[in-house]
Amino acid sequence: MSLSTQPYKGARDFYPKDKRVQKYMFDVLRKAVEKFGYEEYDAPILESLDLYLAKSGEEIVNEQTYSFEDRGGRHVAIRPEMTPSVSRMVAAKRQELVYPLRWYSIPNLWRYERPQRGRLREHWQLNVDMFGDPHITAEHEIILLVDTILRDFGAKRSMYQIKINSRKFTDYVLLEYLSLDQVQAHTISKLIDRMQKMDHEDFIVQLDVLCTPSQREVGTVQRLLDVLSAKSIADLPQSVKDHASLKELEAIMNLLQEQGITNAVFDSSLMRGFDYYTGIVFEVFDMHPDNNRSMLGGGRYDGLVGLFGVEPVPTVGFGFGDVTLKNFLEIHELMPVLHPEADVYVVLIGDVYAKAQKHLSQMRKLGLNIVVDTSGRKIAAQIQTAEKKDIHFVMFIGEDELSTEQFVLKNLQTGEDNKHGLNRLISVAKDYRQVEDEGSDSSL
RNA sequence: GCGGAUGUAGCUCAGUUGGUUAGAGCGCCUGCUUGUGGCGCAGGAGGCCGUGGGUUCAAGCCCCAUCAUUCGCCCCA
Repeated sequence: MSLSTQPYKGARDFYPKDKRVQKYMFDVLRKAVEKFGYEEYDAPILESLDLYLAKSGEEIVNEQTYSFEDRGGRHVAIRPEMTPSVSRMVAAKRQELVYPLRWYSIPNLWRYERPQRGRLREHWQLNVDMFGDPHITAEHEIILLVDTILRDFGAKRSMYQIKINSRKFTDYVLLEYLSLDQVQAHTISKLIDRMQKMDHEDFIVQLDVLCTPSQREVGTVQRLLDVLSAKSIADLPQSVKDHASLKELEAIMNLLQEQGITNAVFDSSLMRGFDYYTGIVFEVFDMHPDNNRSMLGGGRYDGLVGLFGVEPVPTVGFGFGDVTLKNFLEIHELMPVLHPEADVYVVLIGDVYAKAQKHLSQMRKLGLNIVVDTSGRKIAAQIQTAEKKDIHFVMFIGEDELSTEQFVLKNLQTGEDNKHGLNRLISVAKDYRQVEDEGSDSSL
């Protein structure tokens, strides 16, 4: 049996073409979050398994985490998410950090599960968190940042929708307004999470099953449906409309609205999987009919840093996976044509490799990225190679050029040939790169 | 963890009720064309038909298993 050339299940190889896409995406992400002053951090890919057990009972630890015992008998996990790590880091330096912290990272994460569209075993995820701001200014900034990121990728607001809800409001509705017990509330919140994907009648039946006879008598299911069906805060039943959590939501929505973010909507059925959220939660949905799914999500989690035995630090954050981002860009045709790093492909004519070195060094010294064809193949083949590599210019160096100090620079897109002295040639090639950069920026 | 679909050339895929040396398009290499690409023409390389068993005189095709890919479910970062 021969060795397989396939990568491990659910993991990806990044050939240069793929890596270029990743570099582009990460570059846009970094620039966007840095516009808001966020600082990049990192943490180890291995963590103590205990770190994830703190949120005990969740499936992620039991079944979806890669874990093993090291040679010293320690229980180790490959990080399935970044939030515990960053909470740990903040807790460790709780006293000396200057708040609010604005931190981001693009970690490599692993989860053990069956791969499917938009979900692999290995992925990268932009993680952005603000620590230390208990006010809605934090939620507002984070959601504004999410909007900025998508806009920077060239997305129009019609392409995505930002759904916003509040855990405080959900808890109030389930526990107080409907008087459900803790277990019922938890089960029903999971059911609500699946509501959009389910048949509506089926949803109602399952809700009904979860209610006690006395709850049925007071119309609990219908009262919940009335809340869930509200299209806006104003649309909510009168009896829940005045809850304090809604004032926060309203304030955030208004701020976003004023900035033209009209695709942010209140959605009381938005739950999110993790139990650690304590306030506002939000999720961004792709509106493309063929990719109608959640792209990213986040919210407020004020309790996690406190798990490390220090004063809690209020936190708002979100995660945005590279696989879902790539799907979004591709389906909306937002992925730009990406060129390789090289500016010029150098075709050597005759035995001039040694004599050309001086010129090649000068080109590199002045900031040009050049590829030298050392194959000795005929010129046509060398030009074809440059074209296949999508390099913009070809330069010819032969005996004639070396003696006259005049070099032909060929633009492969236009087919145009021009003779230049070396320094002139270098600046022409560099100018093109700058024009191209500006061009791609303005199209975003 | 559960269910469906699919594995044939580098890629996308044909391959009849089981029947000689398994095909196409694109890509790749060479030549036509010795210092200039994209088009054209001519030629060429490249396949244990995912893997292992089984049925049969005979298997790419039928049966079983297994691995992989993929879509969905569960769950969701």
